[in-house]
Amino acid sequence: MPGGRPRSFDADTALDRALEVFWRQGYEGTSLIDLTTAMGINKPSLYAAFGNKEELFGKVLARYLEGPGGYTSAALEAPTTREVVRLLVHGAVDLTTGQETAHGCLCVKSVQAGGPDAEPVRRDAVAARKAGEAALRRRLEQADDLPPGHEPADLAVLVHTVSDGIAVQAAAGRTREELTRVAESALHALFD
Amino acid sequence: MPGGRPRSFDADTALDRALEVFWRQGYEGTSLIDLTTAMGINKPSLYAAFGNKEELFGKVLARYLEGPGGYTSAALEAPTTREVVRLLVHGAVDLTTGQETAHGCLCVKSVQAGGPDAEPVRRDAVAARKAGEAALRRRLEQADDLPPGHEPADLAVLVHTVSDGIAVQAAAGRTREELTRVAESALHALFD
DNA sequence: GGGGTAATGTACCGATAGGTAAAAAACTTT
DNA sequence: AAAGTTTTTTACCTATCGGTACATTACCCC
Repeated sequence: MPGGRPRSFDADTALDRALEVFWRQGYEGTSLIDLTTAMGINKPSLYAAFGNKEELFGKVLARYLEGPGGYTSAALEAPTTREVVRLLVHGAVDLTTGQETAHGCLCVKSVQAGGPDAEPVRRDAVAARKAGEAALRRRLEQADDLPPGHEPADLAVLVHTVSDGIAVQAAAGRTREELTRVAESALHALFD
Repeated sequence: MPGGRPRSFDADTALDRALEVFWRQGYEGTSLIDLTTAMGINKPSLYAAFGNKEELFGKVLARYLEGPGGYTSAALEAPTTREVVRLLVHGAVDLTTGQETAHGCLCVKSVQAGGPDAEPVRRDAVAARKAGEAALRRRLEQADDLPPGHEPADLAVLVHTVSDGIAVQAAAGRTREELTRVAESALHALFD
C-alpha cells in the first residue's frame, strides 16, 4: 500500500494562510479564489485536503482557537481573579489589534455571519464561545477573591462581554493604545 | 408637469421590511431576492426608489439609527451619569434581544462585514459609531458625577464597548434575562 | 379621451459563486 | 521498468449574484 504523488504544500501553513483571509474578510466575504490564492493551491487540492469551504473554516477556527486564541486558557491558570481577568481583557486587546493580523476577532466575526448558508459556521462559533465561557465560569466558581457583589456566573459573562466589545471596537478601527485604556478602565471598575 | 403611475408600495414600510432582513442576515448575507421578497416589490422598483443595494443599506441604516437606535440620544438627556449609562446598557439589551426583531445590532454586524465590496457599508457603520461615541463623550465631559478614577473619554469608550459586547452576546444567542444581569453587573462595577 | 409621465412586470445580462470530472504528473512498491 | 496510488492541472458545470432594457400599465392634465 504505497503513497502516490506527494503534496506540494504544507497543510498547516496553508491553514494559516486561510486563517489570515478568513480573519480579515469573514466567512461570507471570502471566496474560494481568495482562499486558493492565499494558500497557494488550487481548488481540487483544497477540497481533497480540507473538504469544502465550510469544513475548511471549521479547521481554521480550531487552529485559531488553539493558536492566537490560546491565551484564554492560559489566563485561567493565573493565581488571582484580578490577574485572570487582566490577562483576558489585555489578551483580547493584543489579539484583536495585532500589527500583522486583521483587526477584530474571527470568532466574534463569525458569530455575526447572518446569511442562511453560514449557519453551520455560526453554530461552530457559538459552540466555541460556550466552551470558553464555561471554562471561565468554573475557574471563577473556585475563586475566593471575587470582587464584592458579583456572582461567578455573572462575572464570567461580563468579562466575556467586555472582550467581545473590545473585538468589535478593534474591528471598527480603534487603536491598541485606546483599547488598552479601555481594558484598564474595566479592571479599575471591577477591582478598585 | 403631472405625475405618472403611482407607487404601489409605501417607501417607509418597504424600508422597514428591508431593515428586518438586513438586521437578521447582515449586508453580505442578504441577496436582492431576499430584499425584494421581503419588501414586496421587484428589482426595478427597488432600484428606482432606493438606488442599488449599497445605497439602500445606507437608507436602512439611517432609519435604524433614528428608530430602534434612537434610545442612545434620548439616554444622554438623563440627569445623572449613572442614569445615562443605565439607559444605554439596558437599552442595548432591549434593542438586541427584541422578540419581534433579529438578535444583535445592525450597526455592530455591519462593522464586521469583511468582504471587499462591503467596505463602503463598513465605513457608514464606523461613521455612525464615531458620532454616537462623540455625543456620549461630550455628555460625560459636562458631568460632575463621574465614577472616581474615570476620565470622560475613557468612560465613553468603555460604555460603548460594553454595549458592543452585549450586541455580540445577543447575536450569539444569550437571552434577554442573562444580558439584563450583565447590564446590572456592569452598572454595579462602575457605580457601586 | 388622448398625450405625457412614471412606475411596474418580465425577461435578460455578464460576472462570479461553490464545486467537480477527467487527464496528466510524481511518487512508492514489487 | 511496470503497476498502483495519490496529487496536481485544466477545464468545465450549474446556480446565483447584482444590475438593467424594454415593453406595459396606471395615473394626471388638458
